[in-house]
Formats: sequence, structure tokens, C-alpha cells
Amino acid sequence: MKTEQDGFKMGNYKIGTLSRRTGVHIETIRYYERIGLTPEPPRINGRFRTYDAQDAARLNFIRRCRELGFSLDEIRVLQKLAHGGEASCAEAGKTARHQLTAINQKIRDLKRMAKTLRMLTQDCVCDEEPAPSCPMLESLMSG
Amino acid sequence: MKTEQDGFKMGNYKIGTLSRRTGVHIETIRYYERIGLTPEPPRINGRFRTYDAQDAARLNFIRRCRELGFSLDEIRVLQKLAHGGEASCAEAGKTARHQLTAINQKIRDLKRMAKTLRMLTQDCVCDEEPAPSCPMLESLMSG
DNA sequence: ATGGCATCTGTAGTCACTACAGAATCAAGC
DNA sequence: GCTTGATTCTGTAGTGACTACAGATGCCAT
Repeated sequence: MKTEQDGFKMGNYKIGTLSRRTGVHIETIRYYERIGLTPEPPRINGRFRTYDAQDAARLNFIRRCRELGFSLDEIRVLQKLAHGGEASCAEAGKTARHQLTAINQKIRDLKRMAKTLRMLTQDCVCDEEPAPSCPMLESLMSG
Repeated sequence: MKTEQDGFKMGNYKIGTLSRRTGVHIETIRYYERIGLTPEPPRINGRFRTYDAQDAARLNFIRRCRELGFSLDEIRVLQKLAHGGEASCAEAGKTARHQLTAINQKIRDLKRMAKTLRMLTQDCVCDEEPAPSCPMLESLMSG
């Protein structure tokens, strides 16, 4: 039976378990700590980091924000807002809409790139009838 | 009237002019040279780099490829292909189609991100009626 | 001769990780 | 109790594609 000892409280776990539970790499967890995005956790015997459910929740929050394309600096802000009362919500909404605008711009850019690539690869029929020079590469060189 | 002297041939120019003509930053031009993407140009008095129209064409090729999302390593390959005869065209086409696939995947990812953000910011009506906690941040923390 | 650009080299910073090396410690089986 | 393998530790360096200096030198016009 598990008991409290060595500063290891019930329900706490080490970095490997936290990593498995959140899907965030161990090195990334330590990296977040190093840059001050997450707090320094207590240690067992002054050595092994220990985490609890709250740490896992915070890390999941960070992971989901990353999946939405927020930068670590933006996540720093969002984390503060998450504990900041009423005024925070409007701020958070602003940050999110700003991010949405940036993403939409990226989508437009990528669509333009895809369109150009489709045209270039359409011109490039060298698979069927080998030419002395490639129309695609020509186009890239002189376009 | 301009004449040839000090190893500066007619029609050649220095890095600043090349930068202005291609829209590639001076530092980036030197960076490309350092990593061996472009050849080392001759120097005036063993000091100032000199370029000609061919260098400008190569740099424009690189810039256009970058605008299409190719990595510098891919561009290295494409450059070789551009001088490689018939077999090269099929190779170049393959590289381009590969790049197109990657871009389409990125577009899908970004669309998913945008959709989630739209939903989150829709929930977040705090601008109109301030709530004690933000639905968007709640969702990010527990979703 | 002087002032103001342009260019030079070399190094370090950016972002968000990722990948080690080398040491220490833990956990489980015998 | 001992061994073996997994885990964790610290610290540093690498990635990609630049970007930003510092400090020196040189070119050109007035």
C-alpha cells in the first residue's frame, strides 16, 4: 500500500507520468519550467520533480493553446487572464480574435502558394513527354 | 563615364544593389553564401563582393521558391535540377507535388484551428455581459 | 580633410523545441 | 543484498531561416 513518504504526497507523480498524461514531452515540460511558463514544482528528496492534477490541467491548457497556434508569450497572457476576473474575458476574446485573423491570413497565403504550385505542376508534363528543359523550373527562374 | 577598373566589370554591382534588385536582405544574401546555397562571388580589391545578372537571377529563383514554401534544402535540390537535363523535370515535378501536399495539409490544420477559435470566441460574449469567468478560457482549461 | 554611407567579419539572438552526454537514483527480480 | 534496466537529473548544443548587432574599414563627395 502506498503511503506518504519522502515528500511524495498521495496522488502526485513524476515527470514521466505527467508527460504521458498530457502528451507533452518531458524535455518540453522542463523547457516550459526553465523559461518560467510553468512554476517550479516541489522535489522528492530535493531531486525528482513532483506534479499533481493542477499541474496536468495547466499543461493541458498550454498544449491546447499551442494546438490553436498561440505563441508561448500569448499563452503567458492567457494564463494570467484565466485567473483575472471579469475584465479578463474581454481581453482573452481580443487575443483569440487576433489569433483568428492571423490564421486566416496564413490560410490565404497558403492557398495562393498552392494555386501557383498547381499551375506550375500542371505545366510540367515531363513525365509523359520528356523535354530538354522543365517548364516549371523555367518559370521559377524567369517568372 | 564608367570604366573597368579594380576588378569591377561593367554591369556588375555590389551587395546593396543586388539586395535592392531582388528584394532579399543583405544579411540573407551573405547567409545564403555562408551555408553554400549560393557560390562565393569575386571581390573588388579582395574586399567587396561583386555580382552580375546571373547572380540576381539565381537569387530571384531562390526567393520565389521560398515564397512557395520550399525549404532551403529543397531549393538546393531544385537548383541542381534546373541544370540537369531531361530526367530533372520529373524529379522537380515530384518535389513540387510533395510540397503541394504539405501545403494542403497545413491549410487543413489551420482551418481546423480557425473553426475552433471561431466557436470559442462565439461563446465568449463577455463584451456584452461580463461574467465572473470566461467561457472561452474555461473551455480551454477543461476541454 | 572630413563626414556619411556602404560594406566587411564575426558573433549572438530569435522561437519552440529536440537531442544528446554523463551522472545519479529508483524499482523489480533473483 | 545485488544486479539490471528504466527513469530522472543537469547542462549544453543543435535545428531552420534568418535577424541584429559591434566594431573595423573603405569609398565617395564636398
